[in-house]
Amino acid sequence: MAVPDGPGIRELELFRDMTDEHFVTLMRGAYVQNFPPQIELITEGEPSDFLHIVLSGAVDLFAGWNGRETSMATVRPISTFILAATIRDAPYLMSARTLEKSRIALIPSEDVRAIFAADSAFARAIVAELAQCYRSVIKAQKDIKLRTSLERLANFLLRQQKRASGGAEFDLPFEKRRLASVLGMTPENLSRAFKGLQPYGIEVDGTRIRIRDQALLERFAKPSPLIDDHAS
Amino acid sequence: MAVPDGPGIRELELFRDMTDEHFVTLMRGAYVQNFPPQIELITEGEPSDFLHIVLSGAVDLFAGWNGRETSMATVRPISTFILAATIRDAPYLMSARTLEKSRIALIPSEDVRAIFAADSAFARAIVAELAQCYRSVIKAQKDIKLRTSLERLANFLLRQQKRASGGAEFDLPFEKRRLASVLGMTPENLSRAFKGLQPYGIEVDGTRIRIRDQALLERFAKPSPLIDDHAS
DNA sequence: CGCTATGTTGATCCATATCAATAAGTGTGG
DNA sequence: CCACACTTATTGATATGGATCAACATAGCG
Repeated sequence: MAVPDGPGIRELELFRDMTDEHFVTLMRGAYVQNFPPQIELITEGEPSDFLHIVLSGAVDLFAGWNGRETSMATVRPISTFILAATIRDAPYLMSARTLEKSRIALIPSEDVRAIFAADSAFARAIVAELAQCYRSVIKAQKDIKLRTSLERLANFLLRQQKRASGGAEFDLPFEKRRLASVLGMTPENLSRAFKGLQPYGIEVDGTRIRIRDQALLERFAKPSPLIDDHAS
Repeated sequence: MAVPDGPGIRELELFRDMTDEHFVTLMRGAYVQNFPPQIELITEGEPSDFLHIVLSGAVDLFAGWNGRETSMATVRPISTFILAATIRDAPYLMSARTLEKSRIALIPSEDVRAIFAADSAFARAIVAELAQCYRSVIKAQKDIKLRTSLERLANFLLRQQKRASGGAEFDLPFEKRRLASVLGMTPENLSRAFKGLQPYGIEVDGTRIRIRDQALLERFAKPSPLIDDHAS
């Protein structure tokens, strides 16, 4: 049916190897929607009705407790989120909101679970994806338990630099306010952390970052593939 | 071959639904070993040669960076660990050491991956297990980002109480030293945190905990199923 | 029994949060 | 196109949670 992004989705590792028949079945119940920024797509605690796929834009996964709130991750195209809740048919552990205007595909969780049971290529792809997600969270956990906020920021900048093609200058991918939350600190503290990295050659102008001395920063940040590598 | 615990393992959700033939193949390459306490079983960064299953005893998963170290989780019988690394054929993100005398089954990762590709029931079981693990880490991440150390301890005590059949008195499952690390604090701080919970009716005598006023503690701890429930 | 590891307590230090004020953008409607 | 409102970022002052250092107590363990 009318899922114009069907082809794009089909290329995702998650759907690449499943049978055409199953893919079509999945897409039949799916729909694609455009959302403005700052729309809450799902709320933690609710039952997982749809597997979500970010086709364009960006989505913030966050969680709250007792009046506090924290950013857990940012989902960028093209990837899925809340796969684990969908598979287990369990309530969402995180809420999600659009950061920018975003195009999101929604696939009924029930369909995902049905095809998952019937299509072993799909099941295997889900395993790969889940294992990947799991390892990402473990890395995040290590980051927060083993590093100070200054070290987290330094390593974040190195990761971001790599993602932005590796040059000495690049832009932050989102507001500092959110970056602070992602890194587990307050906005005020982030401001100070940026100043704290000046001695290591960091220059900040708005969202523009410049790394004056790569080696110096790396000597301070001590990035580790077991925490900072995004692949694997 | 000589895997006396084969039957016990067979009952694990992970292996229950796979074919006999595949199970036998898996067990052929597997072996079971007894370890004394404090033995490092695996080291983070190393390639994942074996899927590990704790048959008895207890295993601490921990991670280090730049001279620091933190406990990530405790594995108790009967469950597996480092499944994600095995599946992805990627290096371990955590190290593991026995906490007590432990009986561990080791299954060559290569075999796991081979059977995983051939047996779709096994693949599906792995998905369920991984999704579960993923959700556990997310909960741990929320716990640490959204709560103070006092709140984390209070909620830990409530969880532990439930696991220990729910009475007003129960024992800590491991040393305070490691509890501190699990909760992301220092041993000194944990001592003070226990005293900080006295006004909420907590009494401590060695590893023995007593909750004098359940409602009072819960009012302070504000446990949430989205952070503290172990199942789902 | 001592010996060693673990736990407690106190004093102090440091990192980070909080509160408050200001500045700098950003978007909106007149 | 500017003025206003509103959000975000910065800066300073202060408070607090938690770490560190040091001393001592205690409990297992050989």
